[in-house]
Amino acid sequence: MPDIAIGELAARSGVSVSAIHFYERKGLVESRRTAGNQRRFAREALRRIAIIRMAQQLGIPLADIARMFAALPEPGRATRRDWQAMSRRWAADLDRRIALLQSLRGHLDDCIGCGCLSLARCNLLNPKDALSASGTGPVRLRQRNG
Amino acid sequence: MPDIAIGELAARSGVSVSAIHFYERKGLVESRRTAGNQRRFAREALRRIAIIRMAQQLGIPLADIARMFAALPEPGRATRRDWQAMSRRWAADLDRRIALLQSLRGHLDDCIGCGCLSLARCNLLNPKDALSASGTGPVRLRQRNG
DNA sequence: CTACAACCTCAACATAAGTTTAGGTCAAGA
DNA sequence: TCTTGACCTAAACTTATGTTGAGGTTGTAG
Repeated sequence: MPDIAIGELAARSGVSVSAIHFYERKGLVESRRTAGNQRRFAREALRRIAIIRMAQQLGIPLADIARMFAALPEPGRATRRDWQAMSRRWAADLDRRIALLQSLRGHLDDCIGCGCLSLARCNLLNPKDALSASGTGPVRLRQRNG
Repeated sequence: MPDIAIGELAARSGVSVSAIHFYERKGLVESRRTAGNQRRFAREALRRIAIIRMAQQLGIPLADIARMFAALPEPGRATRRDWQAMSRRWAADLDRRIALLQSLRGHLDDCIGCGCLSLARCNLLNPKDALSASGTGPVRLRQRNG
Protein backbone atom coordinates (compact mmCIF):
# COMPACT_ATOMS: atom_id res chain seq x y z
CA MET A 1 0.00 0.00 0.00
CA PRO A 2 1.73 3.12 -1.28
CA ASP A 3 1.01 6.74 -0.53
CA ILE A 4 -2.55 7.93 -0.65
CA ALA A 5 -4.28 10.86 -2.30
CA ILE A 6 -5.83 13.65 -0.31
CA GLY A 7 -9.39 12.56 -0.95
CA GLU A 8 -8.73 9.15 0.45
CA LEU A 9 -6.89 10.59 3.42
CA ALA A 10 -9.85 12.84 4.08
CA ALA A 11 -12.29 9.98 3.85
CA ARG A 12 -10.24 7.74 6.10
CA SER A 13 -9.40 10.32 8.69
CA GLY A 14 -12.79 11.95 8.80
CA VAL A 15 -11.63 15.49 8.17
CA SER A 16 -12.33 17.56 5.08
CA VAL A 17 -9.92 18.06 2.23
CA SER A 18 -9.81 21.75 2.96
CA ALA A 19 -8.89 21.03 6.56
CA ILE A 20 -6.00 18.88 5.39
CA HIS A 21 -4.83 21.69 3.14
CA PHE A 22 -5.03 23.91 6.15
CA TYR A 23 -3.09 21.50 8.36
CA GLU A 24 -0.42 21.26 5.75
CA ARG A 25 -0.09 25.02 5.58
CA LYS A 26 0.30 24.99 9.35
CA GLY A 27 3.00 22.38 9.14
CA LEU A 28 0.99 19.66 10.84
CA VAL A 29 1.21 17.17 8.00
CA GLU A 30 3.52 16.76 5.05
CA SER A 31 3.12 15.39 1.57
CA ARG A 32 5.14 14.71 -1.51
CA ARG A 33 3.88 15.64 -4.96
CA THR A 34 3.24 13.54 -8.02
CA ALA A 35 4.46 14.59 -11.45
CA GLY A 36 1.07 16.20 -11.90
CA ASN A 37 1.45 18.22 -8.68
CA GLN A 38 -1.01 16.22 -6.66
CA ARG A 39 -0.33 15.48 -3.02
CA ARG A 40 0.52 12.02 -1.86
CA PHE A 41 0.54 11.23 1.82
CA ALA A 42 2.39 8.54 3.69
CA ARG A 43 0.47 6.42 6.15
CA GLU A 44 2.01 8.45 8.92
CA ALA A 45 -0.30 11.30 7.92
CA LEU A 46 -3.26 9.20 8.92
CA ARG A 47 -1.87 8.84 12.41
CA ARG A 48 -1.00 12.49 12.57
CA ILE A 49 -4.50 13.52 11.75
CA ALA A 50 -5.91 11.10 14.25
CA ILE A 51 -3.65 12.64 16.84
CA ILE A 52 -4.67 16.13 15.81
CA ARG A 53 -8.30 15.30 16.24
CA MET A 54 -7.71 13.70 19.56
CA ALA A 55 -5.74 16.64 20.83
CA GLN A 56 -8.43 19.00 19.67
CA GLN A 57 -10.92 17.08 21.70
CA LEU A 58 -8.66 17.72 24.63
CA GLY A 59 -8.90 21.40 23.82
CA ILE A 60 -5.31 21.72 22.65
CA PRO A 61 -4.88 24.38 19.96
CA LEU A 62 -3.33 23.45 16.64
CA ALA A 63 -0.33 25.65 17.30
CA ASP A 64 0.51 23.57 20.37
CA ILE A 65 0.05 20.37 18.43
CA ALA A 66 2.35 21.71 15.75
CA ARG A 67 4.95 22.46 18.37
CA MET A 68 4.65 18.95 19.75
CA PHE A 69 5.08 17.50 16.28
CA ALA A 70 8.02 19.78 15.64
CA ALA A 71 9.66 18.41 18.76
CA LEU A 72 9.53 14.92 17.31
CA PRO A 73 12.61 13.60 15.48
CA GLU A 74 12.72 13.51 11.70
CA PRO A 75 9.35 13.03 10.12
CA GLY A 76 8.60 9.36 9.93
CA ARG A 77 11.34 8.57 12.41
CA ALA A 78 9.38 9.13 15.59
CA THR A 79 9.97 6.30 17.99
CA ARG A 80 7.52 4.65 20.24
CA ARG A 81 9.11 6.51 23.09
CA ASP A 82 8.44 9.85 21.37
CA TRP A 83 4.77 9.17 20.96
CA GLN A 84 4.58 7.99 24.53
CA ALA A 85 6.13 11.20 25.77
CA MET A 86 3.56 13.15 23.85
CA SER A 87 0.74 11.08 25.26
CA ARG A 88 2.03 11.58 28.74
CA ARG A 89 2.20 15.33 28.39
CA TRP A 90 -1.36 15.39 27.15
CA ALA A 91 -2.51 13.12 29.90
CA ALA A 92 -1.10 15.55 32.43
CA ASP A 93 -2.84 18.39 30.70
CA LEU A 94 -6.08 16.50 30.72
CA ASP A 95 -5.75 15.77 34.40
CA ARG A 96 -5.41 19.48 35.07
CA ARG A 97 -8.49 20.27 33.06
CA ILE A 98 -10.51 17.60 34.75
CA ALA A 99 -9.49 18.88 38.16
CA LEU A 100 -10.52 22.40 37.21
CA LEU A 101 -13.89 21.33 35.95
CA GLN A 102 -14.49 19.26 39.04
CA SER A 103 -13.64 22.13 41.32
CA LEU A 104 -15.99 24.31 39.34
CA ARG A 105 -18.60 21.62 39.57
CA GLY A 106 -18.34 21.62 43.33
CA HIS A 107 -18.87 25.35 43.47
CA LEU A 108 -21.82 25.04 41.19
CA ASP A 109 -23.49 22.82 43.76
CA ASP A 110 -23.16 25.58 46.31
CA CYS A 111 -24.62 27.87 43.72
CA ILE A 112 -27.63 25.69 43.18
CA GLY A 113 -28.12 25.66 46.89
CA CYS A 114 -28.05 29.42 47.30
CA GLY A 115 -30.06 30.16 44.19
CA CYS A 116 -27.48 32.71 43.09
CA LEU A 117 -29.60 35.54 44.31
CA SER A 118 -27.09 36.90 46.69
CA LEU A 119 -23.67 37.94 45.53
CA ALA A 120 -22.69 37.96 49.15
CA ARG A 121 -23.69 34.37 49.71
CA CYS A 122 -22.83 32.71 46.45
CA ASN A 123 -19.50 31.04 46.57
CA LEU A 124 -19.05 30.87 42.85
CA LEU A 125 -19.99 34.39 41.95
CA ASN A 126 -18.31 36.11 44.80
CA PRO A 127 -14.65 36.70 44.10
CA LYS A 128 -13.88 37.76 47.63
CA ASP A 129 -12.80 34.36 48.83
CA ALA A 130 -9.61 32.40 48.94
CA LEU A 131 -9.62 31.46 45.29
CA SER A 132 -9.50 34.96 43.90
CA ALA A 133 -6.00 35.88 44.95
CA SER A 134 -4.71 35.93 41.39
CA GLY A 135 -6.47 38.81 39.69
CA THR A 136 -9.42 41.12 39.54
CA GLY A 137 -12.92 39.80 39.53
CA PRO A 138 -14.06 36.23 39.63
CA VAL A 139 -11.01 34.79 37.99
CA ARG A 140 -11.18 31.23 39.05
CA LEU A 141 -9.37 29.36 36.41
CA ARG A 142 -7.55 30.57 33.44
CA GLN A 143 -6.80 27.87 30.93
CA ARG A 144 -4.06 27.93 28.37
CA ASN A 145 -2.20 31.17 28.51
CA GLY A 146 1.37 30.18 28.01
CA MET B 1 -25.76 52.84 46.25
CA PRO B 2 -27.23 53.84 42.92
CA ASP B 3 -26.28 52.75 39.44
CA ILE B 4 -22.61 52.56 38.53
CA ALA B 5 -20.58 53.85 35.61
CA ILE B 6 -18.97 51.49 33.16
CA GLY B 7 -15.46 52.06 34.46
CA GLU B 8 -16.44 51.05 37.94
CA LEU B 9 -18.35 48.05 36.65
CA ALA B 10 -15.27 47.01 34.72
CA ALA B 11 -13.04 47.41 37.74
CA ARG B 12 -15.38 45.49 40.02
CA SER B 13 -16.17 42.70 37.63
CA GLY B 14 -12.68 42.28 36.31
CA VAL B 15 -13.54 42.58 32.64
CA SER B 16 -12.50 45.42 30.37
CA VAL B 17 -14.70 48.31 29.39
CA SER B 18 -14.57 47.22 25.78
CA ALA B 19 -15.74 43.76 26.77
CA ILE B 20 -18.72 45.28 28.54
CA HIS B 21 -19.55 47.29 25.45
CA PHE B 22 -19.36 44.06 23.55
CA TYR B 23 -21.60 42.20 26.00
CA GLU B 24 -24.12 44.97 25.77
CA ARG B 25 -24.16 44.76 21.99
CA LYS B 26 -24.79 41.06 22.35
CA GLY B 27 -27.66 41.68 24.73
CA LEU B 28 -25.96 40.14 27.74
CA VAL B 29 -26.18 43.23 29.92
CA GLU B 30 -28.36 46.31 29.86
CA SER B 31 -27.84 49.89 30.92
CA ARG B 32 -29.73 53.12 31.12
CA ARG B 33 -28.20 56.36 29.95
CA THR B 34 -27.56 59.62 31.76
CA ALA B 35 -28.51 62.97 30.25
CA GLY B 36 -24.98 63.08 28.85
CA ASN B 37 -25.37 59.67 27.18
CA GLN B 38 -23.17 57.77 29.59
CA ARG B 39 -24.12 54.28 30.63
CA ARG B 40 -25.30 53.52 34.11
CA PHE B 41 -25.59 49.92 35.26
CA ALA B 42 -27.75 48.43 37.96
CA ARG B 43 -26.14 46.11 40.47
CA GLU B 44 -27.67 43.22 38.59
CA ALA B 45 -25.10 43.82 35.86
CA LEU B 46 -22.38 42.88 38.28
CA ARG B 47 -23.96 39.51 38.87
CA ARG B 48 -24.62 39.04 35.20
CA ILE B 49 -20.98 39.56 34.37
CA ALA B 50 -19.91 37.24 37.12
CA ILE B 51 -22.21 34.63 35.64
CA ILE B 52 -20.91 35.27 32.15
CA ARG B 53 -17.36 34.73 33.29
CA MET B 54 -18.25 31.61 35.15
CA ALA B 55 -20.10 30.19 32.20
CA GLN B 56 -17.19 30.96 29.94
CA GLN B 57 -14.96 28.98 32.22
CA LEU B 58 -17.34 26.11 31.69
CA GLY B 59 -16.79 26.55 27.97
CA ILE B 60 -20.25 27.88 27.28
CA PRO B 61 -20.32 30.32 24.36
CA LEU B 62 -21.75 33.78 24.86
CA ALA B 63 -24.62 33.06 22.52
CA ASP B 64 -25.77 30.26 24.81
CA ILE B 65 -25.44 32.47 27.85
CA ALA B 66 -27.47 35.11 26.09
CA ARG B 67 -30.16 32.56 25.39
CA MET B 68 -30.17 31.52 29.03
CA PHE B 69 -30.50 35.12 30.11
CA ALA B 70 -33.22 35.68 27.57
CA ALA B 71 -35.13 32.79 29.06
CA LEU B 72 -35.19 34.53 32.41
CA PRO B 73 -38.24 36.60 33.33
CA GLU B 74 -38.19 40.39 33.05
CA PRO B 75 -34.74 41.83 33.59
CA GLY B 76 -34.20 42.30 37.28
CA ARG B 77 -37.13 40.05 38.10
CA ALA B 78 -35.36 36.74 37.97
CA THR B 79 -36.32 34.63 40.92
CA ARG B 80 -34.14 32.42 42.98
CA ARG B 81 -35.77 29.50 41.27
CA ASP B 82 -34.73 30.85 37.87
CA TRP B 83 -31.09 31.11 38.83
CA GLN B 84 -31.23 27.66 40.32
CA ALA B 85 -32.60 26.23 37.12
CA MET B 86 -29.77 27.85 35.22
CA SER B 87 -27.19 26.50 37.61
CA ARG B 88 -28.65 23.06 37.34
CA ARG B 89 -28.52 23.09 33.57
CA TRP B 90 -24.92 24.17 33.70
CA ALA B 91 -24.10 21.54 36.26
CA ALA B 92 -25.50 18.91 33.96
CA ASP B 93 -23.46 20.30 31.11
CA LEU B 94 -20.37 20.26 33.26
CA ASP B 95 -21.00 16.67 34.25
CA ARG B 96 -21.16 15.70 30.62
CA ARG B 97 -17.92 17.46 29.88
CA ILE B 98 -16.17 15.87 32.79
CA ALA B 99 -17.36 12.44 31.74
CA LEU B 100 -16.05 13.02 28.22
CA LEU B 101 -12.66 14.13 29.39
CA GLN B 102 -12.41 11.20 31.76
CA SER B 103 -13.24 8.73 29.05
CA LEU B 104 -10.64 10.35 26.87
CA ARG B 105 -8.22 10.18 29.75
CA GLY B 106 -8.74 6.48 30.03
CA HIS B 107 -8.00 5.99 26.37
CA LEU B 108 -4.92 8.09 26.70
CA ASP B 109 -3.59 5.64 29.26
CA ASP B 110 -3.94 2.86 26.73
CA CYS B 111 -2.18 5.07 24.30
CA ILE B 112 0.74 5.60 26.60
CA GLY B 113 0.91 1.88 26.98
CA CYS B 114 0.97 1.11 23.29
CA GLY B 115 3.24 3.99 22.36
CA CYS B 116 0.90 4.98 19.55
CA LEU B 117 3.08 3.29 17.01
CA SER B 118 0.43 1.02 15.74
CA LEU B 119 -2.80 2.35 14.43
CA ALA B 120 -4.10 -1.15 14.67
CA ARG B 121 -3.36 -1.50 18.33
CA CYS B 122 -4.00 1.95 19.68
CA ASN B 123 -7.44 2.26 21.13
CA LEU B 124 -7.56 6.00 20.89
CA LEU B 125 -6.31 6.45 17.41
CA ASN B 126 -8.06 3.57 15.83
CA PRO B 127 -11.57 4.46 14.79
CA LYS B 128 -12.49 0.93 13.90
CA ASP B 129 -13.84 0.00 17.29
CA ALA B 130 -17.18 0.20 19.00
CA LEU B 131 -17.04 3.92 19.60
CA SER B 132 -16.82 4.93 15.99
CA ALA B 133 -20.27 3.95 14.90
CA SER B 134 -21.39 7.55 14.51
CA GLY B 135 -19.38 8.92 11.63
CA THR B 136 -16.24 8.80 9.61
CA GLY B 137 -12.85 8.77 11.22
CA PRO B 138 -12.00 8.94 14.87
CA VAL B 139 -15.04 10.85 15.94
CA ARG B 140 -15.19 10.07 19.59
CA LEU B 141 -16.96 12.95 21.13
CA ARG B 142 -18.59 15.91 19.60
CA GLN B 143 -19.27 18.67 22.03
CA ARG B 144 -21.82 21.42 21.62
CA ASN B 145 -23.53 21.04 18.33
CA GLY B 146 -27.11 21.70 19.14
C1' DC C 1 -11.96 78.61 32.64
C1' DT C 2 -8.94 75.14 31.60
C1' DA C 3 -7.19 70.44 31.95
C1' DC C 4 -7.67 65.97 32.07
C1' DA C 5 -9.76 61.64 32.91
C1' DA C 6 -13.53 59.05 31.75
C1' DC C 7 -16.92 58.46 28.64
C1' DC C 8 -19.16 58.04 23.72
C1' DT C 9 -19.49 55.80 18.67
C1' DC C 10 -17.87 53.52 14.79
C1' DA C 11 -14.72 50.96 12.30
C1' DA C 12 -10.80 48.21 11.74
C1' DC C 13 -7.83 44.66 13.46
C1' DA C 14 -6.59 40.10 15.85
C1' DT C 15 -6.71 34.92 16.44
C1' DA C 16 -8.34 30.22 15.79
C1' DA C 17 -9.81 26.94 12.76
C1' DG C 18 -11.46 26.22 9.05
C1' DT C 19 -14.99 26.73 4.62
C1' DT C 20 -16.24 28.64 0.28
C1' DT C 21 -15.53 30.34 -4.18
C1' DA C 22 -13.29 31.15 -8.47
C1' DG C 23 -10.53 29.75 -11.95
C1' DG C 24 -7.61 26.24 -13.71
C1' DT C 25 -5.37 21.19 -14.23
C1' DC C 26 -5.17 16.08 -14.25
C1' DA C 27 -6.70 11.29 -14.94
C1' DA C 28 -9.85 7.85 -16.44
C1' DG C 29 -13.86 5.99 -18.68
C1' DA C 30 -17.51 6.05 -22.63
C1' DT D 1 -12.09 12.85 -27.95
C1' DC D 2 -15.03 14.45 -24.56
C1' DT D 3 -16.64 14.62 -20.12
C1' DT D 4 -16.49 14.13 -15.39
C1' DG D 5 -14.65 13.90 -10.94
C1' DA D 6 -10.70 14.59 -8.19
C1' DC D 7 -7.25 17.69 -7.71
C1' DC D 8 -4.56 22.39 -7.64
C1' DT D 9 -3.90 27.57 -5.79
C1' DA D 10 -5.19 31.90 -3.87
C1' DA D 11 -8.06 34.78 -1.70
C1' DA D 12 -12.13 35.94 0.59
C1' DC D 13 -15.47 34.73 3.98
C1' DT D 14 -17.17 32.80 8.69
C1' DT D 15 -17.88 32.71 13.90
C1' DA D 16 -16.46 33.83 18.46
C1' DT D 17 -14.57 37.03 21.46
C1' DG D 18 -12.93 40.67 22.06
C1' DT D 19 -9.03 44.87 21.46
C1' DT D 20 -7.36 49.08 19.37
C1' DG D 21 -7.66 53.45 17.38
C1' DA D 22 -9.66 57.73 15.72
C1' DG D 23 -12.30 61.49 16.63
C1' DG D 24 -15.61 63.71 19.63
C1' DT D 25 -18.22 64.70 24.39
C1' DT D 26 -18.80 64.95 29.56
C1' DG D 27 -17.79 65.87 34.08
C1' DT D 28 -14.92 67.32 37.69
C1' DA D 29 -10.84 69.42 40.07
C1' DG D 30 -8.00 73.23 40.44
